[in-house]
Amino acid sequence: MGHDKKHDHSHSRSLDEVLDDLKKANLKLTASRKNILELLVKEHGPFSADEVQKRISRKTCDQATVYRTLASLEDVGILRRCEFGDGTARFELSGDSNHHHHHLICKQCRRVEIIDDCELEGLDRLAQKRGFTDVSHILEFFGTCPNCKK
Amino acid sequence: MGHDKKHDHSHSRSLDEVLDDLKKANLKLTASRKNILELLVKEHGPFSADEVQKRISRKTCDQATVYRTLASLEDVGILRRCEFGDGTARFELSGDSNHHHHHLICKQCRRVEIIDDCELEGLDRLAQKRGFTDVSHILEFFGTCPNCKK
DNA sequence: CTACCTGCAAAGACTTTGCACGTGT
DNA sequence: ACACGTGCAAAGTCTTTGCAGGTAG
Repeated sequence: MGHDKKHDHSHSRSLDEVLDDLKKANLKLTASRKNILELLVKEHGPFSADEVQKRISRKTCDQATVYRTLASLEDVGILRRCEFGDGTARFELSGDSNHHHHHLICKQCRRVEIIDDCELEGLDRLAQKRGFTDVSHILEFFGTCPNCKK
Repeated sequence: MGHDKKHDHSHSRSLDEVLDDLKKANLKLTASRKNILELLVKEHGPFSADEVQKRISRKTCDQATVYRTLASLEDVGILRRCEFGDGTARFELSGDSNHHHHHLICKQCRRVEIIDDCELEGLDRLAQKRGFTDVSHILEFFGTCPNCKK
């Protein structure tokens, strides 16, 4: 069991890898978690809780469980939370910290493109090169300030 | 009338300037709008709708009006919307497009620092220089994709 | 005077929580 | 076995909307 996977797309994380992270984080391997992770390994996303639930709907999973699962997977670093400015949180696999990337979101259809070449000098130009117009961006930093670290 | 202002802090927008933008945008100068803009000229923010309402509480203004006002001021470009990843929208004066800046938010106390030197090369290092630890950032692009432009 | 604003209250979207039952290890 | 996870339903936050009365230009 577990040796039946055919191809292992080298640049994206395999399900086994991710499930291993689960174990390392002392999270139990439940059906809900597996379904959600399977989805996120297969499709990059990022997906909102609602989108996740709809896409795994066959194997029903309660809404609350989706939220709790996404939250705990984020806590242990398996998922990354994305904010696109519409008041809905979206999640994608974070795993490989070396594969840093950004998103290019269409204001109208909400389609998401991945920006792999993180040449920050270009900034908005990167988006314009892809034919996007009316380009803007959000850049926010998070951290623990000196005061709070004490 | 309108010539009674004493000092005009050169690097931040004066109230008169902003009220002029209001007029240009064909928005009526109402008490609510003036109170909110006064606040945002005086204190940089960014502030959530709730924070705005509390800070102008003497001159009571309905919650719905705060939301509607912030939205229309954003629509005409007077305000800028900030997303700090906690599910609450915050607003600040956008006005001077030349004074581009980012925010450095403490994960714990939510205090906001302004990052004026937009040297994107440094990125997280900028935050670390200020003594912040556990630093991360969000960079998202928005635009209209080629498909939707048709 | 008329289109735009506002207050009030209700509804809506997204997310969280309490509790009892179920399940992975 | 027992801590952890789940479903269900209720509640919590932030935000939007409908409508009738009010007000700026």
